[in-house]
Amino acid sequence: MAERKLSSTNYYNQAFLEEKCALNELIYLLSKRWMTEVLFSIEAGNNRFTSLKDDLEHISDHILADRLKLLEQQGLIHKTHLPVNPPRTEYELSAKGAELSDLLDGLCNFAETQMQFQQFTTLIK
Amino acid sequence: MAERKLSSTNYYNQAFLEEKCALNELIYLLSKRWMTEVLFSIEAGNNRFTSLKDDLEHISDHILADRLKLLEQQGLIHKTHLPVNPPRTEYELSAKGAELSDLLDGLCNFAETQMQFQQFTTLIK
DNA sequence: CTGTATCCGATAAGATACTG
DNA sequence: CAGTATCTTATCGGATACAG
Repeated sequence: MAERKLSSTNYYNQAFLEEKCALNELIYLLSKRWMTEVLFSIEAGNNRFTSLKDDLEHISDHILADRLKLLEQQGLIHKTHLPVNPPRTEYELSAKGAELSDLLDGLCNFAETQMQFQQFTTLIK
Repeated sequence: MAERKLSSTNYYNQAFLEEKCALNELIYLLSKRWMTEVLFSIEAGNNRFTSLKDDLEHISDHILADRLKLLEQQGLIHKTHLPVNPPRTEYELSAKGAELSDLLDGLCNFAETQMQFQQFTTLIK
């Protein structure tokens, strides 16, 4: 995906916030579209690229590959390549990923019970 | 701030995800830059527009006003206008806001102890 | 099957100027 | 003091084509 431009207030402020508190880095990661859904889908047992893609319905190859890469880089999932033909790759949650998933469940419960958003859902039939 | 274009896969997918789980709406809200810092700064006792602006250092008027409006719309903070001259507005966390803040503390602790990011901080002197 | 490369539209953040 | 209006630029998500 696109590189970041190192000279810009935009970049500088992001760096400033991430320096200030790692929470900002974590939220930045999780806020990437489909990220939490990918995490939950792996937790639910979808351990292949294609099964994830089917489970998530509207995600593109490009984005799914990117999200898997980011999750792996952060040690939230483990990736196993099996040297067979056709190629086969399996994904699973790490202990760290499972811990994060639990924290997100808490947040999810808060969101479901305490918030009344409905900003973007009016379009869905 | 900018309006959303109702016809686009981009919009549709966001709506799809928010429909699927309110967590996606919450994270979308929290991921707006400075959002969590504004919340924490109000919690820390900065209850005026200017004191928030000073505390957060690099935030612009535009963005601070927008974040305060969003937090108020979601019932996470309360806003009080005092009809004096010069105008005086005070902000405080709601019970819901305090609850969210606690959940974020848990996430923050996870981020500080379990993650090793350091993606964007190399520029900061 | 599991991805990668390139291009483009949509959105968010920030700069600047201004106001009751 | 506490914002609002307008414009610009950076970044992200998605479409399409392609590859080992």
